[in-house]
Amino acid sequence: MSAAYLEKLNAEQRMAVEYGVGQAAGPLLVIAGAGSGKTNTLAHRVAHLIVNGADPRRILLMTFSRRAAAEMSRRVERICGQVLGAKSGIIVDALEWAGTFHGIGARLLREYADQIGLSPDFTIHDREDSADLMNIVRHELGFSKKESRFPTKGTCLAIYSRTVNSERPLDEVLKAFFPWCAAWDAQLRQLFAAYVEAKQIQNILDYDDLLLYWAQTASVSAFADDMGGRFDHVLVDEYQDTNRLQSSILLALKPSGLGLTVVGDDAQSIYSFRAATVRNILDFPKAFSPSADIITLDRNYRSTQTILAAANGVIDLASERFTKNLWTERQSAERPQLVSVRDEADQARYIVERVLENRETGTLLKQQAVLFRTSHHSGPLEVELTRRNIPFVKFGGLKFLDSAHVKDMLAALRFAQNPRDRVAGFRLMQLLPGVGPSSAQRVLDRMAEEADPIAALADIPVPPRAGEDWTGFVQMLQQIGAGKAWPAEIEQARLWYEPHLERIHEDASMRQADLLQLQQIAAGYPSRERFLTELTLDPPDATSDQSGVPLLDEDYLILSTIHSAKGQEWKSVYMLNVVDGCMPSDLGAGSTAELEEERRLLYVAMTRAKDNLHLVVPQRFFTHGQNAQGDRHVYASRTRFIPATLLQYFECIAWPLARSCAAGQSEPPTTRVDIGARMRGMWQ
DNA sequence: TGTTTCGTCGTTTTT
DNA sequence: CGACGAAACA
Repeated sequence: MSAAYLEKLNAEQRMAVEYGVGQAAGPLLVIAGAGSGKTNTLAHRVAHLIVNGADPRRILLMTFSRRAAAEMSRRVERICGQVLGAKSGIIVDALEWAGTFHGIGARLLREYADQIGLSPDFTIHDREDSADLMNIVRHELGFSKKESRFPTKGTCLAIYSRTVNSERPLDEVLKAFFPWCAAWDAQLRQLFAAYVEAKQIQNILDYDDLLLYWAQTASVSAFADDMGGRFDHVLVDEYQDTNRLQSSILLALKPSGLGLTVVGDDAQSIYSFRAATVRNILDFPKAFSPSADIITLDRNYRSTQTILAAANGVIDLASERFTKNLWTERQSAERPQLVSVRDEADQARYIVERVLENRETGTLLKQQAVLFRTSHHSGPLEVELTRRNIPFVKFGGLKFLDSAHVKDMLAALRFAQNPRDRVAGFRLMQLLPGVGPSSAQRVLDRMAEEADPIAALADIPVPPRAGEDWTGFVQMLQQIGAGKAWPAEIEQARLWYEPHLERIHEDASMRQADLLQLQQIAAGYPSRERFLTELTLDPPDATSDQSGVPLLDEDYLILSTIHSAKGQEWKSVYMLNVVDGCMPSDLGAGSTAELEEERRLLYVAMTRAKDNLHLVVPQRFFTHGQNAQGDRHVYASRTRFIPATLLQYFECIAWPLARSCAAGQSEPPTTRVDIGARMRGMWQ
């Protein structure tokens, strides 16, 4: 029985899709190059399993982001639809265990909470919250006023996170990644112990805990058997960007590797700052006995041959040679363009001009993307786009949820949900005039002693300088803490917050609009707990210049960090600031390993393009911290990842074209004149 | 004593 | 522009 959907696949893809269907087979490793139809193949494999009788409720599918999971589900549904017709919608709804490691971890932990000494209504801290808690603990231990500077909250959290995620001892991590903090080994250990204790008392898990508690639970064989037994098939996408902790979880769930499929590309590993290690994918086959089967997809369906040649040229220079070279049958006469422009303002103009030109010839804005290494690189471009009234959506960088007013609102909801969450309470109380760190601290200390902290709040002495506002605050908490009908609570919190918003921020009206939007989003969730959890784990990842997200049917240009562009593709891709210092980022040029990762980043960016690719190289950069008319600037040079030997793969142009070139269609005259001799002749 | 305000400093990538 | 620290202020 050969389904029609299999016919469109190539031999290797088909092998990966049909591998071990019907029996418990595996483990399987699919090495899938950029644009080799990886997502499509994985989606087909899932669909094929379902069509052949696998129970979708017993399939665990883990992807890198929520967006990827949603895309995968959509494709599975479409493929199943071809075979099963209308029924397929129901079947794909049953594919309920599709999500990120963190999201799945949160769900499993709530289910097992009672058995592992966790309260099932724990709240989840995002990175900022975790850093704030780290800071509180850091102060309590007196590390903030040492005579020599103790690492900042962010660095402390980064060290903690890296240690946990890489499953390595603290001193090794310090030596390898944070050598300037190595002297603080003992204090950091003490800090982390206190941090863990604080989280437990406050009924809080941070991002790392979702993996750590999961891994610890799964290391107990009774739990491992039970969890692993829930799933007949476990499939993992983007395996090159998983860390040791995540691989431990997988091995615990499926020790024999039966039913386990992982997919990834070692050449696209770009998340080592999150402790991801390429060893996971390289060592995967040998982790089992018999060892895993390997299928390699190296035919690229996305890019033209000329784009691929340039990208292969870049990755070929990697000090560690990777497994494969991609090939394609898509011919093109047009090489990728390496464009020299004067400065960032010209860079923005160049891109706007090309984007509009492309749109005139029928390429929608949505099919074009501008990529950059770091979020703020797109600043001048955003200004130009806004000026020319071109809508855009930006992925990566600062998010909706990072703005102070949204965090304030969420803190209110979270504090009502979990009154032991000191970070939320601490933030919230300080919104009131006359309440600062110490009053807040005192109130929180009193609350911590009570069985029902919110109810007790009314009896706790009012902070000395807090006036009328305190009563309103207490009332609000008691109303929404009581557990009324869900979407109404956020309305109440907003009404309480609005006067404070106007007092604190000059630009209150824009922020008010954001809060209304937050309320809209909240109404889409069935409960406060689900809203808070899912918003923390899958934050809306786009920001746009317009207030709110553009309507779905509207056309808009994509702006994205390279990291956020993973797994995506566009007809035209423009890359900003392809100069040393931006690409590689000067912060990432320390060790060879970091440098190699930066090289892979460029490779990932280039392989997003289907038809045209433009790498833009501004010649000079204006330095920050001067007035608008200032002209302090530095000169930049082309990225070291494209040395002269690779220039053959590019069409090198300067923009704007010099006047003589643009206007003069005629050949230069062939006559030769010795002007110098004439000059001398004038005086003879 | 605790809060607010003012000035200075630096600024990746993300679940 | 935002986070953090120090000085001014209630």
